[in-house]
Amino acid sequence: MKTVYERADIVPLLAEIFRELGYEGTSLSRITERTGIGKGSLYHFFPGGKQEMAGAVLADVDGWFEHAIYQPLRKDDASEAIAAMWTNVNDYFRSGRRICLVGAFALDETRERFSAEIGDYFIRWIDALRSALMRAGCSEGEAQTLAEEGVAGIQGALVLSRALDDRMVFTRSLDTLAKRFDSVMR
Amino acid sequence: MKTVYERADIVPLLAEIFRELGYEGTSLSRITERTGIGKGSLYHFFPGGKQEMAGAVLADVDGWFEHAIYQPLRKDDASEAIAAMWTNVNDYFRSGRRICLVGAFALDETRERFSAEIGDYFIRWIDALRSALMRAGCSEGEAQTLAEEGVAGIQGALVLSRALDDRMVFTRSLDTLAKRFDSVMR
DNA sequence: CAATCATTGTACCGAACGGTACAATGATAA
DNA sequence: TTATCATTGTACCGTTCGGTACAATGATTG
Repeated sequence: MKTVYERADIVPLLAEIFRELGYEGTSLSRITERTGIGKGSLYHFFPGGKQEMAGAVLADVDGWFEHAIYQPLRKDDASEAIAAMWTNVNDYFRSGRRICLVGAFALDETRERFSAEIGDYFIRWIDALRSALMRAGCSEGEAQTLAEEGVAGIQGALVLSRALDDRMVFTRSLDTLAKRFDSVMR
Repeated sequence: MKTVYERADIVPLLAEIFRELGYEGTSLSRITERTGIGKGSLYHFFPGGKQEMAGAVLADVDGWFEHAIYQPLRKDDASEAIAAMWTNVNDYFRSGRRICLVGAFALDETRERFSAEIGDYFIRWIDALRSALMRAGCSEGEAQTLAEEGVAGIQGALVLSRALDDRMVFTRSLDTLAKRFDSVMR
């Protein structure tokens, strides 16, 4: 018996493993152990090895945020897009039980491998959020500060809620951030 | 020729390596390579191996924060202690070029090894900060929310400034947080 | 049917991993 | 000076690492 995969099916599985174990902590044997996918398949779809696997995961994550978060922030009604961001982010990160792979990669030397992708992800998030805030009436400076505060606040909430093993901390932090945004936008 | 170390001298060196490489990324060979300390010495001072080394580093970090941040927040003048916190944190994290080891450990499976230490570090930080805020006139609920926001904001600012490779982001984030604290405390 | 070819499982590689054993070293104190 | 003992350098252990080679598999196509 032989299970056949597609590259698109493997990437989300890899994503979850990289999220939990980090780049260095993720070994090929643990990938096989958790997914049942052997080295033959992995190196068939990702000839570049572990680095290409992580790169594919980052691209997949980036694509999701671009579609679900950044584009609405840039194009849709500002206050609706911002409100949708809070709920979508809370769902995506599973109320803090799931971490942000890009943020985690930024913290250790893994950053050196993917500095361009990591920088891009956050720059575009902040830019899109600032765009929405300005359309909602903020000045450019005010919007930039608030956008940075929002994105950093989300990342910090992930760290904190995981450290305290308390998902309420994450949801509560998002709520506090949302209220602050509301108060500035009106 | 033979160099002689003391345990207290080794811990800060280990701290810097764990910070940069993470727990899984830190190998004994890289410790030796960077510090010149051989396995003989390392296992003499830390018979428990890598786990004991990281544990000693966490205890050292915790001790520094307890002395330099938490105790002033609990005992000294509230607004002075909070003001000192911003500057001390900015110095300690070298304007964002240095990361928070405890926060980084919280993000991946390393958390499982040190969940007690990690939880303690953040709980005590938040409690001390809330104590100062209440002495400065905040209600308990307001103080708790603001304390969580402050600690999470610092962690998020570390992630963001490293991701963007921009130390100004860290300093600016701390400044924004400080202003928010000031506005609530008066 | 036969041929093709993407996909997979398995065996294997050298290097690096965390950890152990122990003799050489050298400062200290009797 | 000699004995002691904390400390260190080195050689070595079995295991796991990321990665490669390649034959077996099996669906697709002619």
